Amino acid sequence: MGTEEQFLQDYQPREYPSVALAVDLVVFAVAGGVLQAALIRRGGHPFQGALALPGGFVRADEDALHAAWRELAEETGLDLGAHRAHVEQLATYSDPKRDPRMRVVSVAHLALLATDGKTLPDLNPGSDAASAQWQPVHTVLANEKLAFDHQDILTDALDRLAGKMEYTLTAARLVPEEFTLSQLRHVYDAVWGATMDPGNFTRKMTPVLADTGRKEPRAKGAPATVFSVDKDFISPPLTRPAAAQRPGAADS
Amino acid sequence: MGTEEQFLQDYQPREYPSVALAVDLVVFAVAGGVLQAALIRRGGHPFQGALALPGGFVRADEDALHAAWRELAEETGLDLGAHRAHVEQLATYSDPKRDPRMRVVSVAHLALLATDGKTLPDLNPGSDAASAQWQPVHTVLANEKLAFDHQDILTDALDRLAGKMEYTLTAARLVPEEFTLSQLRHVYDAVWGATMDPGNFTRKMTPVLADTGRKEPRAKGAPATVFSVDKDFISPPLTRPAAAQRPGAADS
DNA sequence: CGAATAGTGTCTGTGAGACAATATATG
DNA sequence: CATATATTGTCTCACAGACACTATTCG
Repeated sequence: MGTEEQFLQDYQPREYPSVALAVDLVVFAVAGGVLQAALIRRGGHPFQGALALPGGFVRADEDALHAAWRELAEETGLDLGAHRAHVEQLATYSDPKRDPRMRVVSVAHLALLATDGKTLPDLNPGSDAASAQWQPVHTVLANEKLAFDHQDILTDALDRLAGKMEYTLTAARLVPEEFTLSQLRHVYDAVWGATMDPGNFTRKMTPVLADTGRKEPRAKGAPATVFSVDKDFISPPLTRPAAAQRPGAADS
Repeated sequence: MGTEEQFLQDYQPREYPSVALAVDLVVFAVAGGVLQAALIRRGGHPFQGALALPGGFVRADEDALHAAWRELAEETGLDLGAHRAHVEQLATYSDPKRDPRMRVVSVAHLALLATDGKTLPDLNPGSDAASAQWQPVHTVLANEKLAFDHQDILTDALDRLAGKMEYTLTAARLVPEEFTLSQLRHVYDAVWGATMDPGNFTRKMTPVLADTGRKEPRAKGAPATVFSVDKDFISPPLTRPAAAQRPGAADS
């Protein structure tokens, strides 16, 4: 383990290997059948004008997860009292050259925002962003170059979300606390870029959901039953359609 | 109290707090049908005499993964030329109080060491460890209190390994480059604490393995075919027997 | 009624799990 | 031959996937 003891032996205090610790946020939400991410347009150098993930530094008295929640509110202007959100750690990016200005190690987080599938909450750019907007994830990944290593982070976040949706009810975090099966199904469609069969989806999901007894009227068609999450794990897992099969899968 | 703490605070730049960045290593290997971890016995305070994970600080010019490889050699004395190993990032632990003396943020890594299932490579304790030894993971988790938050890290590492073995050939990283189906099966047995049916295991694994054409004689019984890894993913996944079902599953 | 959506029924192929059977080695 | 191990065969049950069908609502 040799954390500080070893350090005190081997290093002079002025050579203390310290870094700036940041968090970067991948905030996902679904609207219009498309997976969207909250991205900012950089106002300053480097990468001026490029899209980037919101983020900021971790304070001395908080851990990374706390910093992620704080920055989620500060950098995107999201009212977390009004929107259900879930935040989890993704991975840590520590290439010494990832920020050309100085060494910044970033603990990336995945944030999932509950929406009704139609409206997205307004974003208010934080201090150093020129603007903050929802962007369609698949389109951005295909067409834009993001600042720093944010392209990698966004890709990893999407992989993680898509993978986790196979064997957990993570998709329910992108939907209100109580939801219909169509709403949930549209999340799978948006993230996996596939179209699930409504009938089979119902049969697969019913055992892990709790029926609230209520029905929700639809614009057209029969009213849908309103469910909430019952079990956390889907076992055996849902399999991704071949069309949206597992990507290259980075290993280490 | 802490002279180091005082010093660190004086040194912190105004703009952003800086932290000491470390790596901790969970090194797994299988021997005697049991999953083992390379743990050190702490020589100094705090947690003197307790078991802990090997680890160390990340240097200014390297990323966390590189530091993990370096510390794997330095802190455990493992000869990586002689042993096939795989290292991947696990998660980052950033509780400001996780080290009572000062702030150390640690990027934990999972390292898998290939063995023949019988012998474990020798460990040579690094600078500040009293000793370094292989310890049976399940026993340690059940009976010992580890230093710092290393109990959490070890638990997370085991969860990660056990989970990944369901849908990838990660188990093959704990076995020589070429191996028999029994060897691989014993890895599953050791990690999952279950007993796989040899026949069904063979049928499930064969499609993702490459037959080398060679056979390996056994002490008793028929010689076993020697395989190497062909595909990385097992689809549909292998399901863990109910006896070794998925644990409590931390969420965020 | 026609259109759209929710949910159920039906059939088929794949494959997991239990376990028997066969083959090949050692002593 | 007795025993141990590898590997294949067999049977059954669960279930995914395709898709038809019924039910319920709106205009």
